[in-house]
Amino acid sequence: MSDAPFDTMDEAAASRARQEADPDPEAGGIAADRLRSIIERVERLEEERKALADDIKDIFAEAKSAGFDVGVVKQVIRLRKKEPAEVEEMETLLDLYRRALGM
Amino acid sequence: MSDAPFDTMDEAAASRARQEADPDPEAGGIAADRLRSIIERVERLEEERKALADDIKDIFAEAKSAGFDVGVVKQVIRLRKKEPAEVEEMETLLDLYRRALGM
Amino acid sequence: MSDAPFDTMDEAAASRARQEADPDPEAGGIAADRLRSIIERVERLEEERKALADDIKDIFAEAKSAGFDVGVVKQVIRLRKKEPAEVEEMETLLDLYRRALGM
Amino acid sequence: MSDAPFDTMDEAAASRARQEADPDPEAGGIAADRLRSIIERVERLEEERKALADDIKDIFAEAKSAGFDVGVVKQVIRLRKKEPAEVEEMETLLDLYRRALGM
DNA sequence: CAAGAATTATGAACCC
DNA sequence: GGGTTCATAATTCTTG
Repeated sequence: MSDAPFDTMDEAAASRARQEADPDPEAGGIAADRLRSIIERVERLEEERKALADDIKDIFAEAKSAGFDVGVVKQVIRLRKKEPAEVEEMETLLDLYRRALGM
Repeated sequence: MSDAPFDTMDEAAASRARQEADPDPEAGGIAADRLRSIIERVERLEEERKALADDIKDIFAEAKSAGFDVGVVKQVIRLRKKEPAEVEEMETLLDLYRRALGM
Repeated sequence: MSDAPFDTMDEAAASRARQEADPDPEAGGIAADRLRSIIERVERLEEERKALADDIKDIFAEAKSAGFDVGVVKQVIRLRKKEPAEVEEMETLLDLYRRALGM
Repeated sequence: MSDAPFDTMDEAAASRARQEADPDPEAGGIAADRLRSIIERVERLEEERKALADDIKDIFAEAKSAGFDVGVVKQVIRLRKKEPAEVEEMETLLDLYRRALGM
């Protein structure tokens, strides 16, 4: 595959070449370009994810300064993710268990 | 935020709203509309976040089926987030400690 | 267990006896004594676990004040949990991927 | 916490430790014995921690086969860790928010 | 054995 | 700024 076989280079030179000039698309038997593509796409998406996380944080800060209890608001959001029937069922059981324990 | 949102509702509609959601935008002294806005915005952003997480998962699945070791790829990504000098420092220490332990 | 008649038992013991004889001794059809036993045993074990976690934290504090890099020490401990061959394999791959990316 | 962990070892034990793992107690300018002591103590405590975790897991398995909802039992345990007043307060707020949202 | 849930650990954020 | 709680990431374990 390579036009400049590494067996005529010493290791350091080969390494330099790979890094600086020709990132050998199959260096070490690896599909380097494929790997780079994968990593860069993940990094891009992670950045977007982080931006959204920051936005969410801002909203909770707003909630807090509006006087809401952020922990409880988060709990509400968690409940809304579940099926109402499931919530109902869990709350019934929770009541039952607490009663059994005298809580 | 309107203080009298029901002015334009007929009685039946108002009644339904009261029953199903919240008749009183200040029930229990709570700014219900404000709370709802906060929660819905967070939920919207969380959906987007989830979509991105799924995309990332897809990419790792692709990496795996291309023969890459996903754990190691993640490690590479983690390393790329750090300053090169910091990485260097950690690796030097790691070597030192392992040597001290005969590993 | 005890051969002593119920009137010399404390409440817990009486309760236990009640459960063994009658699987449905309490409100809501719940085996309250069984539940209580489960919860109390878990809580006891969790306390012990917490104590151990605190001890570990103390040791890392000691390591830090002795000049060790705690993050790297933890990494060493993680490595020691793995098979040497597995560690070797991962490090080889990591090198390979980093080289492919010019890191 | 002892600053001199070898105080409690006899000479033979200290000597054995040095021999098996690292012959040079100061390899690389590192207090190798100190490091080894730290790591081995942590590993010992982590083993105990794991044993307790397994015990807890067993109890939850028992709870499950006795017909309890393990998730709800865990929730009860979480509630019991909090101050009753705090639980009460949170539940009041939760009710309030849910009502405001018509949940 | 792969997918999903649950636990654990690390890193970030908040309060004191 | 240090310590503690909280969020995210990773590993582990269970289940289909």
